[in-house]
Amino acid sequence: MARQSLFDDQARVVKSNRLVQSKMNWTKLEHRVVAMLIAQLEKDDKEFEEQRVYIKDIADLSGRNGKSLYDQAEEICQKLLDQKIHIRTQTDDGRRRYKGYNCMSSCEYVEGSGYIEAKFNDDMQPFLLQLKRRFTQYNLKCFMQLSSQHSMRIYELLKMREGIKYLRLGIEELREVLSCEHSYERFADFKRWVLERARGELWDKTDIYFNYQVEREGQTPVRINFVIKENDSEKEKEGGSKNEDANETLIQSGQNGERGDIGVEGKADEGETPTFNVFAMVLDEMTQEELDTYSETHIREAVSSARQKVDNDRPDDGAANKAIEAYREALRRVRN
DNA sequence: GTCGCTCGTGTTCGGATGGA
DNA sequence: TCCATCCGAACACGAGCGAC
Repeated sequence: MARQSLFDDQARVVKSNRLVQSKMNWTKLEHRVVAMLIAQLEKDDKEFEEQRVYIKDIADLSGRNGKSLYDQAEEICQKLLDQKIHIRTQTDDGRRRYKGYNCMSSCEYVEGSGYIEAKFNDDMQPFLLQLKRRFTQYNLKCFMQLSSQHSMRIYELLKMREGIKYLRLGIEELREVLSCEHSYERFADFKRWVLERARGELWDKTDIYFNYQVEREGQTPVRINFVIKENDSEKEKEGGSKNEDANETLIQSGQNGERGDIGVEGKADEGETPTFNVFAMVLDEMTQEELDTYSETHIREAVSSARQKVDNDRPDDGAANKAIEAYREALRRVRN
C-alpha cells in the first residue's frame, strides 16, 4: 500500500523571526528539506526528536523528478550537517553580536529506505520550539514550489512582515540575508535575477506578492521598501499585475543631500488602497534601547502627528508613499 | 563631459532532466 | 549508466539615459 504523505495543503512552517532574518547559505534543496522537518514539529514540543523526510514527498511538493533526488540524498545529509546559521544581533550596550549555529545534530540516509532521518541540534530549540511571540509562519506547499533559494528567503522575510504589509531593508543587509554579497555585484543584475524573479515567483505560486521601491542616495541604491500584498483570486478582479511598474518607482535623495531626507517620485500603490501600520513600522525600526527609552504614548503621539502632517503636506500621494513618509517623520519626532 | 545606472543581448558553466 | 539536451545562474559588454 502506498505511504500516505505527512503533509497536507495546510502544513505550515513556523520559525522565530530571528531565524528568518539570519544568514544561511543553503541551496533550495536544503531549504526544502529543513522546511519539511520544521513543518513536522508540534508547537508544544519541548525537545527535538528524530524526524523523517521522504524523498517522494520532496519531489511531490516541489514538482520535481524524484529520481535524481535519491541519487543526491547522501549529499543532502552531508551538506545539512555542514551548514551553519549565522545570527547577528546587538548587545544591550549597542555592540554587534555574532553567533553561529549548527542546524542539525544528525542526518542519515540508508540506500533503498526512501527517506532522510534527521534531528535538529538542541541549540535550535529557541528558534523552533515553544514559540510564543516574534515568530513567522507560512504555508509549506507555497514555499516548496519556489524554484530559487533567493525567492524562498524573500518569501520568508515578507511573510514575517505580512501583518505590517511593509518591509524596509538596506540593500547590503538584504544581500547578506540572501547570501549574495559577492554575486550580482551590479544592482541591475541583483534586481533582475533576485528581486524580479522573486516577484514573479511569489505572484505565481504563493499566498502573497509584493511591489518594491528602490531608495537611492544620489544614484546609488541603498535601501528597498517592500510593499506586501495578499495574493488571492481577487488579484485578477483588482486588475493587479506582477508587471505593474511599482518597482520602477524611485525614491531620490532630497536636495540638501541629507541622508534620510527623502522625497518621493511616483506611487507605489497606484490603484490600490492598502492599509499600513505606521506604528508597527516605527517600532520595527527602533533599537531595543530606544524601545526601553521612549514610552508607548510618546511613540503613538509622534506617529499620529506625523500622519497628520503628511496628510496635509501630500494630500495627493498614494497610501504607500504617505505611510513611508509618515513613518520617517514619526521616527524623527520620536528621536527629537 | 563624466559618472553611474538600466536594459538588451550574448556567452559560459554547471546542474537537472530524460531517453536509450 | 551514459549521454545529449535543456535550463538557470552568473557574468560581460555596449548603447542609451539621466543626474550632477
